[in-house]
Amino acid sequence: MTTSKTSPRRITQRRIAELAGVSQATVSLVLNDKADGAARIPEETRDRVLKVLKETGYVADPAARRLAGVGNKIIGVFTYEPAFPTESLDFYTPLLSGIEAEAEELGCDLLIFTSAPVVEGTRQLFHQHNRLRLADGVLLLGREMDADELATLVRDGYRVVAVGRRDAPDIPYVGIDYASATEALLRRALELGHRRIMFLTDARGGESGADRLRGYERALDGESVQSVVHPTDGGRIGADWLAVREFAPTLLVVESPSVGAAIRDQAIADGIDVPTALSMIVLGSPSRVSENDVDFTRLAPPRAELGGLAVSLLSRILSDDDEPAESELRTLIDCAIVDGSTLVAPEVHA
Amino acid sequence: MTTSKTSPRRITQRRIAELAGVSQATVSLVLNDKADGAARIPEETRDRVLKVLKETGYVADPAARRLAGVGNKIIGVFTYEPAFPTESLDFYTPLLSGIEAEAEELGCDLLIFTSAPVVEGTRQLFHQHNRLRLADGVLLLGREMDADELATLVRDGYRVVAVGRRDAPDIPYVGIDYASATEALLRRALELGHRRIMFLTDARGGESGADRLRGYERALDGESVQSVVHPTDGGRIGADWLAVREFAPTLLVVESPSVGAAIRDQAIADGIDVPTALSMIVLGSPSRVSENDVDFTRLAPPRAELGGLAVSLLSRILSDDDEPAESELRTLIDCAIVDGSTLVAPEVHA
DNA sequence: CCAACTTGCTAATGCGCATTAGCATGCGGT
DNA sequence: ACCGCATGCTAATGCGCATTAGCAAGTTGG
Repeated sequence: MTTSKTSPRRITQRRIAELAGVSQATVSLVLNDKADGAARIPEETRDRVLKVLKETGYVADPAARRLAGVGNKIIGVFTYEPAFPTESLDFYTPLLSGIEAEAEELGCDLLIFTSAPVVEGTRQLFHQHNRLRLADGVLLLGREMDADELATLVRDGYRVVAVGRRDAPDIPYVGIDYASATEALLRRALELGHRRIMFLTDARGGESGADRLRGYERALDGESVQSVVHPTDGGRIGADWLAVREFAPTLLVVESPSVGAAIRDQAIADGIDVPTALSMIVLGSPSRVSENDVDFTRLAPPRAELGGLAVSLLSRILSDDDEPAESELRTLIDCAIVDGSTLVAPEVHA
Repeated sequence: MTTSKTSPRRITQRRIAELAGVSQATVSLVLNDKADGAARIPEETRDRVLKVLKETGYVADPAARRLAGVGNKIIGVFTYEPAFPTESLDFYTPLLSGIEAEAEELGCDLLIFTSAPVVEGTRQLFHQHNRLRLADGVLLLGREMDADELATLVRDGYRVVAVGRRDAPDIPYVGIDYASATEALLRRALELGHRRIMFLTDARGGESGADRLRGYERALDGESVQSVVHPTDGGRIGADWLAVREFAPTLLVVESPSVGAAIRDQAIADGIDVPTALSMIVLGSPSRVSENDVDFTRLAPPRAELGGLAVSLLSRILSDDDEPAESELRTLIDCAIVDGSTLVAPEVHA
């Protein structure tokens, strides 16, 4: 039960009050700079209290403050997968970097809900001892989120911002406009002359995957293009590559750089040159640094920026005097396109 | 002031009590499984309360619990530099990974003190609104820590564990035995015949730097070796390289892989082959993945493991029934040695 | 039938703080 | 001299919970 034996004589406002010869209430008033209205504290008294505060290095107990109904500048961070293991590192790290920077700017601490038990691969937000309420608001990170959980959060009055667009209604988010970026990138390919295109989708893509697909379809809409959308076979690149060979597109669109690299290896092994015989586009996350051996033409989602924006949106939601308009609660930011070397005009077989 | 307007009707134990037809105290007793001693609750009543608890999805307010003197399974994490920016990524990430894994295991959340204001490059632990007390205990990460701050922490009764050995007395830590590892690695070099050795030290090394130096000196003690210890010139590799050329060692010891790589580039540019003309040893952190183009013979500190151990030590310090013995409060773990390709026997000029 | 337990529960209290009603004092005006 | 009225502060309260003393009813023992 880890009963933290409170150490002998924790210093409290009462103690400060004794030392300064005032009441506890006065200490609180001085501390919180509430010198207006009914409570008036002359300079002299204030200084006396401040002096003792300095000397003792007193800091208010955040738990007590919280209980007394004051925000405590803590932002909860919930990641649906462990955040730091190397696998998910490249996904979460840029986000966390942006979040940390903005939180530091705002003077907020971050409460990471590592205690959430893992069930079937993802963490469960609600559990017997969740500390959600300790935070003023919560940031949700992850590719996929349970819609019911999100609804419960909102219903229970938690202040929440999701990182990444969400279908669930009423939940504020900051996302990346994958649809537009994908559409733009594909239009570029169309202009180069590609008319036989294959899209290798990732089934576990969540909303952002759906957005990419939508962008893809928007770009192709009305164009006379032969297109196939093929879900990847859960990492079994061999099967995927067979499907690609069979359809024989001039352009292959994949979601992640790792899949892209694997496919490209297969292609080269089969004597199919990338990009001359097969152009490739990557829509997903930027590869981890060690993977950037292939200079893919790809999307470069500004993750760090996204993290920072999520924090600042949450902060505004929490604030009394700067509440965002309804339209600001759900926004998408532009996604950069990286001009790599894997998209060229298709060979002409005439 | 971010007054978090508590949402309309937050559910409390009193509410649960009403619904179950019992008193608030009973709810608390059921919740905390305190059925012994003076408080006895028959199965029937307990079930009735549990039923309501399930239905409402009630979770106790962590702030109130904390205030009532119960540990709340929150581990504070203080990093002396921002943790996620790419520069410090390779230092902190493995640590955080280990910390996260162990925290998850123990059902703890992590409170990251990003709010600490940065003064002169490092964060200040104590500040006006620090939330240290919210955590049951605190982990301290960073190369260098202010001894006075550490003393204050201990004096004020905070439960603390430092990651990395600390000179400051009374502060528990888990560190890496750099001294022994350095000594072992240098002995290996001596056995290969090196008798003219230069150690390029990093001035900002903190305790671990001192340990490496000590290991270096222990290895050379009693051997007839010509040795120079030269502090790096704060990134001005050119000046460092001149110093190396002047002394002309057969073995160069450096602390970090990045410095190592830079020096090696200089050496190659000057026509000095590594390792045939100049062997190199790296004592510092493993390079970031993208840097491992050079296969240095080096130390490989087990950082993730270190992070995990720090958490479990802290957890034991906090526990009532598994308190570590005095000797366990300050421990060093072994550091692996990586057999790279940059250490070979020196050329014989006879 | 009464003392002595036992059982099943609750009232009361405190954790440390923020907040508000209101008391005591001084002072100007009439 | 008396009535405001402003000033400077404090007592009291509640936030939601854990914990303890102890009450009322039932049970046993003699």
